[in-house]
Amino acid sequence: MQITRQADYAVRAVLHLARIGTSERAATSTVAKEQNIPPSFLAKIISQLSIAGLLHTSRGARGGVTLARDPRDITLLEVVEAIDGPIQLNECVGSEGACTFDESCPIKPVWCDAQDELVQRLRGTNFGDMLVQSK
Amino acid sequence: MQITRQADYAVRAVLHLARIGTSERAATSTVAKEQNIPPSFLAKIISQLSIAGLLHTSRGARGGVTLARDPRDITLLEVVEAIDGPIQLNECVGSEGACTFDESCPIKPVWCDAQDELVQRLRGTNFGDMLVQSK
DNA sequence: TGTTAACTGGACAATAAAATCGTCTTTAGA
DNA sequence: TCTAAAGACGATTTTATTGTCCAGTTAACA
Repeated sequence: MQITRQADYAVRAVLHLARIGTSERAATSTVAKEQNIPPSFLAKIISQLSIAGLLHTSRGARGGVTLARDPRDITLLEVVEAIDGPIQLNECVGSEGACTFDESCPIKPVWCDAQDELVQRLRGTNFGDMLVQSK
Repeated sequence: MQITRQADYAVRAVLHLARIGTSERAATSTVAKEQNIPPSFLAKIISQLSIAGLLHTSRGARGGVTLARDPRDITLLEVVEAIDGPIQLNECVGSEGACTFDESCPIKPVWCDAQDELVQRLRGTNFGDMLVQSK
């Protein structure tokens, strides 16, 4: 019942990029150092975030990473799901047929409701707001 | 971002025992079969639940497992935490010092609030209520 | 045009979680 | 008291997560 380390790293990396501004590039190694993330591991995470369209990368000397959008347009949910995939509190939530007792199972709605609540909360949190709160 | 399979199995096992009533014993193998749980795995889970005081086991022929308390006095949270340990949405929530950026981190409160909400919901759900809903 | 700083991608190792297997101990009942 | 049914316990295997390493590719800049 925890987001993966990868997702946590991704969130922190995006927050870091939001802090330095959309116009500034940062090297993966710099982000890794300042956020205390294993550099090679972060490289993979950034690659995934890039594929998901959340940030832009440029190679070569003076290359680096920037946010693809305004921090206000990036939600916590997007970043987490770009790495961990869709949030699913239990196997039976979402994908149908995963639980053989689907119809009568009284536990499923509890997980579904809790999940909805969590997802809404993460969707309602963007990096612009978080920046403001930290200053 | 998912409860472990173990926790799911535990919840389903407790629900099964709640269904048959506090006075009836069920063999682990029976519960495993009806709930589609790997039998040897369930044995360990039941052992943990027993240590946590949620159910009683008796060995030998005609032995089996029963709930230790009325289903209404057993919450979803208790069962999940007996297996997975305290719910923690992210490493930085709860245990202090886990995040080196504690003071100024704007993400932590988001996880804390979301976690509180989830924990409250699970604490507010007991197996007596779930039984009623499934009938 | 050559060097250097940076991302890319794949293979691999370490660790933790999930599941399995076999053996031992307990106990009701014939 | 003997047997069979049941839980207890420990070793092992399998799988996913986390983290490392290295050889490639790209592009700015001297």
